[in-house]
Amino acid sequence: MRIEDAAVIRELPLFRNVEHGAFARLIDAGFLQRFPPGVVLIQESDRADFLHVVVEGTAELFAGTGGRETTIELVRPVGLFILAAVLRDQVYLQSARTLERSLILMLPAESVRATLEADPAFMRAVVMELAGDYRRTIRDLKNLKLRNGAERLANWLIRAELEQGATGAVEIPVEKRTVAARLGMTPENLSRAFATLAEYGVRTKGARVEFTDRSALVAYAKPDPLVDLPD
Amino acid sequence: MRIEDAAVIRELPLFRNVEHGAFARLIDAGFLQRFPPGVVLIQESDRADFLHVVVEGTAELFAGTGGRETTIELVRPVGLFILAAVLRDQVYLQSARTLERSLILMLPAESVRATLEADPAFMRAVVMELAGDYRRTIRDLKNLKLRNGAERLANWLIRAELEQGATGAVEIPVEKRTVAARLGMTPENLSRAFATLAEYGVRTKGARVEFTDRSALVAYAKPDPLVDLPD
DNA sequence: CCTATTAATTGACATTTGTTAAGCGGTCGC
DNA sequence: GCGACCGCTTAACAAATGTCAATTAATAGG
Repeated sequence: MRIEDAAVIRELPLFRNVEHGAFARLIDAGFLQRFPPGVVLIQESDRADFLHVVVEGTAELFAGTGGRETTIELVRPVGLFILAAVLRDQVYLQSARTLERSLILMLPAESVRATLEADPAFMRAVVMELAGDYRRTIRDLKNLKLRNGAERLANWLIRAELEQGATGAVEIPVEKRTVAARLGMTPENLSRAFATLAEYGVRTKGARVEFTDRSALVAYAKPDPLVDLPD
Repeated sequence: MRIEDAAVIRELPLFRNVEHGAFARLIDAGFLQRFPPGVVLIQESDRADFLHVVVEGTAELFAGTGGRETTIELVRPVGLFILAAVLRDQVYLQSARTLERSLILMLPAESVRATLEADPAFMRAVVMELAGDYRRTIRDLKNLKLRNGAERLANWLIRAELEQGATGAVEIPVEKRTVAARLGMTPENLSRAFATLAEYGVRTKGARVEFTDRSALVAYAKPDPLVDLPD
């Protein structure tokens, strides 16, 4: 593994306070691997064998039942999936695929669990990480149950624009179909949602979205810190 | 606290392996209190001050934004809420109210966090509990995004019938409006969903629901272990 | 037992979302 | 440079869901 990759992983909240030797052993047991776009990294219903860390690129977590499929989450550097299944030694509830060329660190489930037992600092970090994952998912559930498609898109755009530096414009970093699935709608519906938001000053040219009237958009979206903000 | 209440709490996976003294201290710091129906126990956006354990009765976790409201979960004996907010010392993302006369144990957040630091067994149990909470929520999210109302109801009924002893009948233990909110629909829509399921042998008389053709119902519901079964 | 109140159901209608099909526009490989 | 492909958009229609109003059923109090 490159030294700079180890460094960024070391800085993750999950690993920051892990004892030096335990971290070294954990990393040593792992595999750092590059994947082309579209590779399925894990499959729902498979026994959880690795904790995955996205070092570069993007991973999409998705799931299906009864012939339908949806996107649960997009994981970017430096983020991980799926801790819960690894810790409980159970099957994955979600699949994951790369959306672009990606660098993924795979830590054997057994090593992760061993580190958990060996290092209280890691255990503490795991508790915080899991609690955060749970809360993010609850936010998502609220978003989905309490808003319609256009409202979800509006809030998603506001959040993305903020994360990209509040320049009044957003670059959508994935295919729109993926955004649609992430927001719980069809691509056709996403187009309609964009059309709806045009009334509130949202201008789209391809993957680039501009806000010409932020206050109107915010008034429509009614962002709520208990739904839209990270902890 | 009555001795039998302490005993059932002791048997919870979360507390089962906690060291004796630590458990005693934690329980001692708590309050066991009886509430009439309809009492709001916690309010979203409030700082998490207590871990709540439902000893008797039922608590409804709900949340709202933009004037709308929905039910996230129903907690029955012996279950707890909301561990994640307590551990992270953050605000609740959900409110909770009693649906009936209930006995609730309230453990001060500070004591819970202290026990976490004091007892590795508790920390381990917390990890498993949180991982389970996360997975349950992911299942819920999949259910919501991948199924329509009638399908969600069908699977909910199948699960409830199983939990009540697989007698071919289900007693719905809460108001139907609550079931509707739990399943992400309006009460009117729930009525329509029941009407749809009548085609598959679902007969309802008030709160009692009977299956006259289980295989037809299952064929319609297409239950999926990755969505519908507990871990 | 009766009445007042609330929940549940039903119907009509509006809105939202999904589906199907067509067309547009860009990209990639030949 | 051209054609095939793919993603996105648009339109028309269908299905699902929400809303409003009225009625019926269930429940609790007096």
